[in-house]
Amino acid sequence: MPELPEVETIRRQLEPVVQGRRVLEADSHPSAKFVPAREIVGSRFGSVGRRGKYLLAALDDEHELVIHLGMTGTLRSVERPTSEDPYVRARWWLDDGRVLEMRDVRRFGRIRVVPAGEHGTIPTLRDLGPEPFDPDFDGEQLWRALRASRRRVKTQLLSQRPVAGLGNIYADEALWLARIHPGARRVSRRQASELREAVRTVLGQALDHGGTTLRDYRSVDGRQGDNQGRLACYGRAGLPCLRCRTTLVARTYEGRTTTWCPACQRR
DNA sequence: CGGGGTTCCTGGCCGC
DNA sequence: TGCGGCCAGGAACCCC
Repeated sequence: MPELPEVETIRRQLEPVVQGRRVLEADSHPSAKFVPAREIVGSRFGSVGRRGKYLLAALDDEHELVIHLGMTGTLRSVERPTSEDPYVRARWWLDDGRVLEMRDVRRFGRIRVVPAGEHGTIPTLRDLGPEPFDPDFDGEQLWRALRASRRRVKTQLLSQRPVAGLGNIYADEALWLARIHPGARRVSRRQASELREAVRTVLGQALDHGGTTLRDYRSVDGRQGDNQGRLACYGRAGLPCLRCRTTLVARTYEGRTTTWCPACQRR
């Protein structure tokens, strides 16, 4: 899915498209995941924010539109609806004549409208960890958060609780950079500190390059990301580690393929 | 409650 | 060419 760098790239492009625009009409796929898109007819968009992988668009200072893009979701602004595209799941007609479309092949994305700031009914958003670039996010905080559970560090990162915004790609990248075994069930203060640095480095680099496009990801302007050629670990099982040349290995943890270097990421 | 398995979807790719 | 099986960037939900 779009992870933090991809969602942030989308946010930056989306805000100037919708801010100040009133929604004249809306339509959606009949699934309950998308039907709330229809609730915002008549509302005017304010600023567009982001928490973790969630887009939060203010509406008339009273509500907010919460969009999660799931695995394959994208947003785009078009001159007129693209009727030939069967994967458009929601569509908003704006008062400047443009149409905002959410496309999502697998339909793992979700749309909700909630009173401003009230995220309690969205489980992962309610329990979301700190933003990785928040000045308050430090190694000590991450160490404490990881210590609170005995689950594998990889699994914990995907839960969004210790820190917001990592998915399978950047979790593997950050653990590789910090030299931490993804299956570890506890990490030291020092490791947590290195992981905090690695998370920022990996996400910052991806953001600088417009995100990672493996297949579906596009930003609002339709462009692919440019970070896929810079991945050091994710998807490289069987290839040499870029630090020590040992062959990277992969296995499944809690249903997610995980890649790491058996030499420089020891338990 | 924390943890783990299941479920929601479609498409691409591989092997037979 | 056709088809079955497997895999894919996520998280909500249900049950123990």
